Amino acid sequence: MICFAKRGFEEFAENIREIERKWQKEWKEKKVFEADPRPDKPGFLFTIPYPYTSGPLHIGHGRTYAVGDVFARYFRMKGYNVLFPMAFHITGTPIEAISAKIRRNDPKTWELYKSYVSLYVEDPKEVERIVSKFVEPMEVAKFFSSVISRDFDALGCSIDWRRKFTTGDPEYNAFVSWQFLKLREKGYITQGTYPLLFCPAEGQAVGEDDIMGGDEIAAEVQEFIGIKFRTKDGKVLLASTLRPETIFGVTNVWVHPEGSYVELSLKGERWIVSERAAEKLKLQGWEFEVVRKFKGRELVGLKVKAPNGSEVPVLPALFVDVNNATGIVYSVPAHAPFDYAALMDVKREPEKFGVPRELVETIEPIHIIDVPKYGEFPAKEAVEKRGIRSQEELSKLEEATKEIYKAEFYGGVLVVGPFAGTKISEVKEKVVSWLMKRKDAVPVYEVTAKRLPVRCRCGAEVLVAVLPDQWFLDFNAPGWKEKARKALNRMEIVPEIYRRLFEDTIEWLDKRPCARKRGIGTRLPFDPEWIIESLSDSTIYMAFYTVIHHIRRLKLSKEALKPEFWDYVFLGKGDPEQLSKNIGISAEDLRKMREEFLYWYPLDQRHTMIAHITNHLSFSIFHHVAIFEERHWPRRFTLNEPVIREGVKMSKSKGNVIPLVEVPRHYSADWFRLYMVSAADLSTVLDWREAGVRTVGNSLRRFYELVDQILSKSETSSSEENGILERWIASRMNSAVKEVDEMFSSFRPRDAAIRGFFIALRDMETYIRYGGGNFRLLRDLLDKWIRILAPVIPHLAEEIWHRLGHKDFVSLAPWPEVDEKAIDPEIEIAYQVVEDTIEDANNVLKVLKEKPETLKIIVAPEWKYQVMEDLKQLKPPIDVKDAMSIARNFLKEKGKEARDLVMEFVKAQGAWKNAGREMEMHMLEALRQMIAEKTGVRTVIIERAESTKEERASRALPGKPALVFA
RNA sequence: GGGCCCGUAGCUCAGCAUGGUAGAGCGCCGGGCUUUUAAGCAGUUAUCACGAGGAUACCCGGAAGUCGCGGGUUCGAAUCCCGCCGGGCCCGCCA
Repeated sequence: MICFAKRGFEEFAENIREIERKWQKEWKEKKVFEADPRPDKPGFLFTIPYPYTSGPLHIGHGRTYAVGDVFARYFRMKGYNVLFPMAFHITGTPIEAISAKIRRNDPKTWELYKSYVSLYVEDPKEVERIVSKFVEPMEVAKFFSSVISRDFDALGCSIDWRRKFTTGDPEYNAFVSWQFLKLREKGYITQGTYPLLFCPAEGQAVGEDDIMGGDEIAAEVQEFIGIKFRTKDGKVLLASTLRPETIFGVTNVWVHPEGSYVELSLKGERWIVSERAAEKLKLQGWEFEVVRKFKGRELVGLKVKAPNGSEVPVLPALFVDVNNATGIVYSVPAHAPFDYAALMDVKREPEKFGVPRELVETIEPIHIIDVPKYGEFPAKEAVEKRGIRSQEELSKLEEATKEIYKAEFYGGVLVVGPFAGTKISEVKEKVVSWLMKRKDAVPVYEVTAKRLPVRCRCGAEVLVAVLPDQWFLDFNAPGWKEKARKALNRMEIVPEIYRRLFEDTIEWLDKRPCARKRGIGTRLPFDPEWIIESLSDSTIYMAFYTVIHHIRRLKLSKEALKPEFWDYVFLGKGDPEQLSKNIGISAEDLRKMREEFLYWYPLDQRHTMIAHITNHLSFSIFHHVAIFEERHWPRRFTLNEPVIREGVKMSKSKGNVIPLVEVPRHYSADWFRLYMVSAADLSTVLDWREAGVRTVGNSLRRFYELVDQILSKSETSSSEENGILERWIASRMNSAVKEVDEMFSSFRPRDAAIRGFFIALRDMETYIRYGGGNFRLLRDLLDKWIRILAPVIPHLAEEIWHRLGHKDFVSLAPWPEVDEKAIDPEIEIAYQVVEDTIEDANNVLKVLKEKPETLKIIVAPEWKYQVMEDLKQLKPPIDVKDAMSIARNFLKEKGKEARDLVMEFVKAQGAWKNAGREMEMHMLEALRQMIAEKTGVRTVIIERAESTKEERASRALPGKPALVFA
């Protein structure tokens, strides 16, 4: 046996790493976590989302997997047949994008991926060779899924690996195909137009990673409303706006006099827009011919009719940007600072703009919105407040626009037109649908970003394209949300504070594109040009875990995995005999799969990080309720917050990410797990602090040394069989079993780790240090202790379990029985009285000038304990009168001393605790040495109030003895 | 920009539904020491051990906050109301 006490910490760490590897190997060889249905135990399907295999995992992921595994292991010990499967996500665009970059020798990607691979592979040549294989997307997925699965093992995750798959496997494709056929059958899938960022040069949609400047510039699609202003001869000036409700205050239309405009011939209409806008509209799905090209000034003076009936002139303005939207805007000078400034310019000097004076003379702002704290024309106020003199003071005008927009959006009410009386914040949608219904408006999309123009990494400018036939999941389809709400209401959300976010997510989810034209994935069965998007193909796969190992065992091909197959296995539809003939699987095997699904489903618990609430987890609820019977809806989601490092968010750019693979090298699995679980509640951000990590490592070492000591002396008993300290430690350990059980079952793993590990460790050390020598007893208690710790530190627990002589696995051992007879609340209170007494004594010592030699502890007289006992019948809120009346006999006899005692009890509202006089006396005696040490006093004397001459004795209370220093 | 959450000690968080003395853990500082140890010795003793000094764990104690800012309600606001500022998650052909 190795005695760690004599060696350094690093040696200890290396030793537990060795122990961990040993048990990981053993678990794997003995198939400890391979779970099959069994009649004698309830099944418990526990999942954590599979990782995406585009790179290494870090300790933030590690938290989720560690905490999740603690839950899985706890329920396994509580008598559930726990299945914890795992798979790998490879569908989606990033992996393919990585391969593309490796293929075109992008240096940054090469460096990044070499650094990733080096985490796992030492030889630089080998690293180079592996990365060069990444030109194939499947190689990226294969490499990372293989190393990540080793990370899971190295963390001690109790996974059944027989059910492993990747989302690119043909069996999975067949399953997802079925899923989407079902969704379509239910009417939850619709098709429609969808605007997205697009690179015309590459002919492809672009995501953040494809854009120059990436996430910093935050490129987005912005929807303008193109409003039609008609000329007498039937042409349309398409003026774009973000505030269509202002149409009721239109006074004129603006074009840039020098801007280049075109006339387009569409089906049945002629539109005028800027030349640049024509290109954009083409991408947005409009079909037209360019009829002619001309300068904006040609339009000036033209009269056009607005949808609200007003006839207004076209005027020139320099602030109009032909590169933005349609290059034509309409003017609302009462509520738009730019329009106001431009109108004033042109009214002041019509000649300069080449406009006849009489055309502009009569144009005045039209008030249409009431805004608190503003008069008739808010735009005028905002412009004048800033001393703006011309439309060319762009930055001031932008500031003014922001001010007015905000004020009107939050406080404004429309006061004219068919929507008079509606708040601005609510009116936009109504106006848009009104305009569209009358064919007076069309949507016009534009790219917006912090920095324009937005460029693709290939160099071309990113524009908005509109896909005409995009497939959507329509979360607002009749009945779907009702079911989702119903499912959520029945579910357990842990911590409960996150439920609100789920509820809100269900509310605002609308249509969501569910297929793309790039990336790895499953083709839409009813439109194979499209590939099912990766958040949609990962919503009900927990069901797939229940049968995938059978599918592989039976070598079922795509032909066998028809919709009817899944219909039977997951929904119980159809007749196995009939189906058997149809698809060539034996009826017996079909039944077996159906039974296995029924054994494991519903999903008992899914654990993940909070970022998944508003997407993955909510989708999972929606897809489940869409497809499965009610009895198979998910039961519980548990969540944890992320991990930061030394107070700072971990990120690639900061270079402060700790990869998960470092854990078994620099720390250890159990060490990591104990830290992850004990350092923060689920609902708390975990701050990874190296100092704290070290402290936990040291505690682990203390623990292991203590266990060594117990095991090496377990045949000896130098103290009483059943002395007070023995009864105390036995009580404490049994209480721990009970409390930790309660903490785990209410998903408070942190409390469980603190109570079960740190506090129990302290108790054990205290027992040994202050006179307790019954190691035979400790060994028995260790048998329980190690089991309540097994979920958190499974490897050390397994090692100790075997050193205790067990031949089976603690990972599969039952949760320990609580010996209720051993639990003695009074004895635990008595110990608390000793600790409190030490604290009191130290507080007194602080103010004493000279250091005393002796401490006399005087325990209250018996009658006081009697009073407290009598008062216990009172329940809070406790009234002074009632208390006094109960104690009246003593009040008469003892006077003030009794009154003080009653008042203390009333003040504590019944929370005053004591252990009874004899018990307190006894415990104080037993721990006299501890008291002396912790107070630094040489002699400690314990006395009864009845047999002392000390005046202070009158102050002694039950549970709070009087202290006399000398 | 929108939805939700949050802002209290250096860090992570309690306290806020019901207004009345601002808290915990970790870290930091000081002290103690029954533990342990790297390096090392002019000494005593001699394979051990003792000693000063340092470090770890442990024990005891301490410092540290205008409760994000500004208004309001109130005798009294971290807590209730309004406004601002700052942060997080989500709103990606990211997962």
